[in-house]
Amino acid sequence: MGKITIRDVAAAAGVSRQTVSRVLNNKPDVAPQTRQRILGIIDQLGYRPSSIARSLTQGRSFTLGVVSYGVQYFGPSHTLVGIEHQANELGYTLLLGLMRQPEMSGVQLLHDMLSYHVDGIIWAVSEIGNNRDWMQRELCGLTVPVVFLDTQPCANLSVVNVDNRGGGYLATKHLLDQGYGNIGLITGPSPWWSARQRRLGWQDALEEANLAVEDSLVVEGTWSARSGERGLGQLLEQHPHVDALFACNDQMALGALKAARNLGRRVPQDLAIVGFDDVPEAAFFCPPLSTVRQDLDGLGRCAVRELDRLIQARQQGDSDVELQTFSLQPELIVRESSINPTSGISDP
Amino acid sequence: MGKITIRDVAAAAGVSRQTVSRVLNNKPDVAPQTRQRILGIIDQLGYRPSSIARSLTQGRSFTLGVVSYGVQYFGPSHTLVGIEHQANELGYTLLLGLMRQPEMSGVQLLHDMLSYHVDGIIWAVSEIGNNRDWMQRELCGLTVPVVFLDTQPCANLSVVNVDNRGGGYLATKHLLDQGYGNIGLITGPSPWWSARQRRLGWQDALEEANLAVEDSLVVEGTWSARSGERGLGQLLEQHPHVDALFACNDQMALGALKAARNLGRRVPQDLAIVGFDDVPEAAFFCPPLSTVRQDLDGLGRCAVRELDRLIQARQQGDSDVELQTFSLQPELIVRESSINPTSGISDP
DNA sequence: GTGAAAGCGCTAACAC
DNA sequence: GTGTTAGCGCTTTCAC
Repeated sequence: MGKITIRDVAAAAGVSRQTVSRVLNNKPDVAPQTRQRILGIIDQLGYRPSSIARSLTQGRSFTLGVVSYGVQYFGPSHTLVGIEHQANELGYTLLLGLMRQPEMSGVQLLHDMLSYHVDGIIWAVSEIGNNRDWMQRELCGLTVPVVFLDTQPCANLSVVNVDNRGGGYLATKHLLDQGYGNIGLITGPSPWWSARQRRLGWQDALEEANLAVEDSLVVEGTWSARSGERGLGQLLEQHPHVDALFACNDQMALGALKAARNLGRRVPQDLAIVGFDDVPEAAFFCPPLSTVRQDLDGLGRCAVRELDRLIQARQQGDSDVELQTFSLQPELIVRESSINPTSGISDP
Repeated sequence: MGKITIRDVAAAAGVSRQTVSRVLNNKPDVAPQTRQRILGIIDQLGYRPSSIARSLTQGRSFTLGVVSYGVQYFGPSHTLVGIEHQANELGYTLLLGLMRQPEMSGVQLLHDMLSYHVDGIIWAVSEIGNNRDWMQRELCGLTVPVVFLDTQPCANLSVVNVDNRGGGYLATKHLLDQGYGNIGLITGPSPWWSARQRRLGWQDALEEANLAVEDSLVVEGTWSARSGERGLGQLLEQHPHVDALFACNDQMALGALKAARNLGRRVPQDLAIVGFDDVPEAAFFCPPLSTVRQDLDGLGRCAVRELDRLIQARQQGDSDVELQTFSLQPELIVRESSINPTSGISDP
């Protein structure tokens, strides 16, 4: 059973393919009754126009390429959902490519998407080490716009981020406000740009409070709960007076909660903890975890809207649109793990 | 800057487009030196063949449509990664569509994918209520094969599942083996086929042990931690003698852990708990959670391989290939939350 | 209002 | 070995 094409419809209606095409695209210059008749036949035959044939003639596919990494984890998966929904609302379909090694070059994946004539690309792979260097070379030769997620802003790039530094500041400032004075840090892996930003936020808050920013207050984790568990042990060895902890994601915070239990440190009495992400489980940790929530759905949606803007512009011939950088503000979520029972200070 | 096409390459090489095409597709009948020259020019021009033009002529796009729901959650996201990786290894690119309402009809999404000439479709939306009924009608008219995930097996469907019933049995049997005698159940929402299967597994184990299967032992949750928390409270009211719990996912188990703490029931001394999924956090719960692990990556990969098999078959003209059903065996992971300290029985 | 011709980028089939 | 022709399913341009 071969597919039904526009020819079949035209033949059945006794008109030319053009006329059918006009009906499909809601163009004028078709007699109302002809239009009705054709619509009837389309429905009856179950005809569906071929998007790829269209792409070929129109020079546009209504398709967006999304390259991502770590979709099995909280951040990337939620971002992907935001991207998909916004894309759909704007009439795009998604081509998805996942990297296995986020530190490797994505030229292959990039060209894969381009060969399918995507109208634009969302690069949703976190900036890690130099994993974006190769892009600089590729970018200039590209015929489609690209929007980057979770990347260091750059003059000639469209970038959409959560303000990680601001988030780190929020978490740390909150701990200071609660009366804690020795605030340790378990960071993400230092090659990750977002991890370094969160650390800078922690530093900002300490400096603002005129506290020393010592290396002994810092341990580097891998984002995993296990690394958070080990991290706290190491941190307390390095710096026994630590009375509060900012863990750069909720998983590491969870690991730290476990380590604290094993080490006999009560949370929050002996050790306050704040995480980052606000995974749904965080409210059920023991004790419930204070954390920093990011609007990941909004992040994805924002990226798609920006990309659509760039696509529209090119469509209109505006060869040089201004590329923009967006920074979404995260939000502090206060739960038991960081409320100082002895300070008598209630959070503002 | 218009895209470089096969014409440009042909012109630059002083040959016909056909010859370039032969080189691109590694076909014989090209003089070695001609081939080299063309390859050089391709490289120099940065030419990339258009996959969509190819799709049009070859009647095949090397594209797979994936329709999913809940990609922000553990199961679907891990499955998606398995799908993507296996697809890539077999030379396919993915078109992704996400449903917002898993209970609604997906005809729109389905036809969207078809309009892009996907070679096959993976339907990765859990079976909920009658959300697959409309598919029965659509299926017969389809020109491409479809593989279903997490669906009740059916004679004329290709289906890939985790053995949820077997998993429920594993969890419950383990609790019985540990010497617990009143095993409560917090199920997922009953419209979900997988939730009903897990419940049947629980029932199987009780019946095998000649225990009564009472309704008062069951509470229906929503998969969320909150529902697990409330669920345990309700369960203990209904049936105060409950000394063990099978929660049908880890989130609900987490909620139950919290409720147990609040109600003064020690886990596992007063109440043993087993979850389902083995989310990475489970090992760090308080206490570490016993659970049932499913090979979600394998699930996705299996679906793609099956789909590829069906596509190959159609390509070869085998109009009626046998559709298969796959069932992956889950694995019990024993941690502290279910080890009976008083029974003296060690798990086999 | 409608149709005929040309072409999007590529490959299948056949010619030379 | 290589080129020519035709066509994938659709839209554009221009003629009627």
